[in-house]
Amino acid sequence: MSSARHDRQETIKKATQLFWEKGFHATSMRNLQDVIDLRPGSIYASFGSKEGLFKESLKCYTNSNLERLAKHAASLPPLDALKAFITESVSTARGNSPSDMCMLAKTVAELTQDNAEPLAEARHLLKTIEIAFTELVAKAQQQGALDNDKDPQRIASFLQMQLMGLKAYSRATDGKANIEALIDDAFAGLG
Amino acid sequence: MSSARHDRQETIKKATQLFWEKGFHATSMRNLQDVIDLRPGSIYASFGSKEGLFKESLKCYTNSNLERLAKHAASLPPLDALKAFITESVSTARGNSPSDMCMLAKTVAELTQDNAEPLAEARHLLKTIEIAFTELVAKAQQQGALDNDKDPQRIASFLQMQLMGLKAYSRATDGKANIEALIDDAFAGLG
DNA sequence: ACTAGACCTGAGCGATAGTTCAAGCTAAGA
DNA sequence: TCTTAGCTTGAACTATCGCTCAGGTCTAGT
Repeated sequence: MSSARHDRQETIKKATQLFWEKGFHATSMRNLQDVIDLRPGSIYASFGSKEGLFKESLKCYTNSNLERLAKHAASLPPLDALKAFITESVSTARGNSPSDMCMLAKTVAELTQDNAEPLAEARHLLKTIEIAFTELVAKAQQQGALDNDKDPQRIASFLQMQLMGLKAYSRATDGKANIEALIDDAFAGLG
Repeated sequence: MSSARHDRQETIKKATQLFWEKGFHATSMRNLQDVIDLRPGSIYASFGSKEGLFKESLKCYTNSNLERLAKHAASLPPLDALKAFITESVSTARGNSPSDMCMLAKTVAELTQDNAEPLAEARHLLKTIEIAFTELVAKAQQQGALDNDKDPQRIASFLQMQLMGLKAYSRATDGKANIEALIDDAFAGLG
């Protein structure tokens, strides 16, 4: 078993690039067939539906983000790791990513209850990332790098909100804005 | 001339509700025909294309936002007007709007160069709103309610970014988050 | 080398997308 | 009252949508 002639993870990665760029509705199965070089029968055997493949793409996107965050956290103090992650997500990725937007935020913005499953999945994955933020914030507080009297969960949700705003603003201004200054302003409130 | 049997503004308003809720791609011309009660021929005679009607909807959405902002600015000090506008946009509107998202941010997130015209229009209209923010910030500085040494343009873009982030986060958490606390945190940095 | 079974292909399904247009209808001017 | 210009209608066009399935292809086990 599992004698698939294609690499499932590689397939999902390619699909992720396309979904991330064009969004769920604007990406057609024909587009996907071309990019992942697989005919409809194979795709439906592996993933069940367009929604199924899309949900796998959301997970793939989230995992690679969590890995990036963990990488920074391994070599930097928690607060610096967070800022490095956010800077990388917003500023460095400009033009080198399929979209300036966060794929999860883009999905939550695009989908309605007509696609309840991927919408719920995207919301859940955003929460996953926020929990990772919370852990780093709590660690920063333990190390005295951050005020101890604020709820780490509240700070993490604030950071998540900033990240969504920064990426959306970045996309809205299409490179014409000083994003680095905005990131500094966003972190200024934390002390 | 202009003996149209339908009220153009009323038509655009209805289309705006639908586009705002479902986004550009997920809204079909059939959906629009039902909601605005007009057959395809009339719609195409009036607006040229789906993109044309969508662009009018974006303008309609923007105008009603600018009017709301002006209303607050008429009865409140500039800084309070800004906070009242943002609170109303994010918090009060929850569940009473077609979508928790900002329609312009949603559009910028969804569209690519495949729909260059409405994408450019949405970006331009966001800039329009930001300019209105800038004017209020400058007024607040003149009245001494805000630090004078910061660039009002920079503060306005920060506010725009916050607003996009707050709405996106609001939609992502679907009412489970304490948005009011986040709004307070967002304004805390301004002093 | 042969068989068995999982994998993959691609033509094509019904549905629906955005759009067009010939014909009907309606209201204002003479 | 009749004309006329323009608004409205809705059937229908082509293209494409997500998806299915019968049949061919490949690989692993014997």
